[in-house]
Amino acid sequence: MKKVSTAMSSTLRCLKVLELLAEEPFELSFSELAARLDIPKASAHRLCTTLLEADLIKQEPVTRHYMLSSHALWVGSGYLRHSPLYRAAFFPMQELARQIPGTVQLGVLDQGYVLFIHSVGYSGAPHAFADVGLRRPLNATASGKIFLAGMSTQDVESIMAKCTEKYTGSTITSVTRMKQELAEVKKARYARNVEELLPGYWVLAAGIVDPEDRAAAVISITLPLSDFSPEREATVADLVKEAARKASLQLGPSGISRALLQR
Amino acid sequence: MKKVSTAMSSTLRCLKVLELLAEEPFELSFSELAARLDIPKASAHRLCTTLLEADLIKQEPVTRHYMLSSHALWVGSGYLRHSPLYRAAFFPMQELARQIPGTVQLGVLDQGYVLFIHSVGYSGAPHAFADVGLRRPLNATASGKIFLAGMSTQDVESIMAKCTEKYTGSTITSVTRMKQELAEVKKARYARNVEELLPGYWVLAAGIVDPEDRAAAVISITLPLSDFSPEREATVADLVKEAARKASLQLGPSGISRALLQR
DNA sequence: AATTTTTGTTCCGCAATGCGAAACTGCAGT
DNA sequence: ACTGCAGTTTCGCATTGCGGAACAAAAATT
Repeated sequence: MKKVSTAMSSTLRCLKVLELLAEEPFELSFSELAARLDIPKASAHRLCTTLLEADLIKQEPVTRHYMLSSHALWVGSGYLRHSPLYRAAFFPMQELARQIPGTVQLGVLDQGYVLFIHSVGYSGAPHAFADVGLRRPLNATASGKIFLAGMSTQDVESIMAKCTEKYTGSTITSVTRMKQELAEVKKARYARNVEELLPGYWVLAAGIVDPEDRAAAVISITLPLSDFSPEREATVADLVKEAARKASLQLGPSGISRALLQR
Repeated sequence: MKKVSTAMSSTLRCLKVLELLAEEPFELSFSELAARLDIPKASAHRLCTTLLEADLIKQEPVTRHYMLSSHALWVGSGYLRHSPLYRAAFFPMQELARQIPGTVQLGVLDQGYVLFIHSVGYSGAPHAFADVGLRRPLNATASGKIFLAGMSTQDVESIMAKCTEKYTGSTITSVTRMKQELAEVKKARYARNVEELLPGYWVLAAGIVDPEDRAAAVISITLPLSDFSPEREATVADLVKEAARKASLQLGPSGISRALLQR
């Protein structure tokens, strides 16, 4: 084995702790943490001390459990402050939410998931909980389908291979079924999701795209099922597409391709 | 010199890069970055490679400028997923936004600033832009005054010493003036901010507190100045205090003190 | 109260790992 | 072609992080 990367392995290991804490639904004790990462306790202790000193994690004083700190949120949210996508979509999203009362969300692709980075408009829906930073699987979201529609066949297949969980009865888990769906998405230039992730809601999504229809981000709107009908879908679809188109223009063609090149 | 901390210095230096990128309003070139941190270019390069490998930063492909990645947002937002404060305040905030249409925000204390971690309700106001993760000075926000009101005199003094910038004509920069203000805040159990940060808006805030009135977080509501009058203030103040009280109860007394102990 | 078990912290010698000066590459603009 | 400037790679040195093991403190069990 030869040196393959110039990255600092000790630091990478430390960042693994952050990832773990972000992924786990709740706080972790020191021992759990060391066990989960399969790291000697002495080393894990050093990693935690380091992150504590950087103020990225804190520990619950009585259980001594570790969790992410509010400062970590601040650091991560720096992404929003820099994101041209966020800026470009901001006003179109608000306009959409005014036209159609519902939950309007902005999603980007992060490690094989849709990551929602912004949300406007309120519906007492449970999915609105912790909406910024929420990650959802590609196969079970309208936004995800937009991203899948822009991918190569082998990418779609490899991703779908990992999407086996059925969130509701209508979650798409079959590759062939998904390919049909994606063909429709490409034709209609928007994606639909009716109770495939959350019962009682339907969602339409449209991509913020470059001229080749590859999506850098997605604008979606979630509505209660009681509000669903074919005519309603047509209306909403047009408005969602319009919002996405405005965001695309705002970003500019160069903006989009740069965003895409970053992957 | 003796070993003073057990933290990993190389990693801390790497995390400084993240801090810098979070703080700077825009993307940074590699040289700027190295210069800003006063680090040899070879080392800075290693740090960036490491963060790239961890997917916490990305580089703009044509300018090669570095910026935070969307994955960094995901990691940081893990704080929200774990935060009992966020959970406890979620529904009271929505209720408040329904009662009074305006921007309802949830703030915590982060390194001498108010950090807004959640926001509901729309007003086309500029402060709503990138509201999650936004940091504001303590002296110029209603939320900040709530935190200041729970601090010792010397803490207030040392913080005020750094608060010299005047955002508007009425920004409080004098320590004595602030002490008067804080006395009122303690008495009224809510804080007011009329055009001290943003012209055209007024804000009321109430703390999510423990029995000793020390705030673990703050709920605030921002309204257009056209909506201001003494009677209106009384109405809004009661509702903001009520929302904060509900959140306090939801969190539970133990929850609050634990949150406080974490500092 | 005495015990075992579990969990968190510190020590310490070894060598792996990160360090930074300097050399090198590639790209713009004379 | 030449000069700068921005970014990347090399390389020998010693600093720094490593982890087994011993230690301390707190729960859980007897």
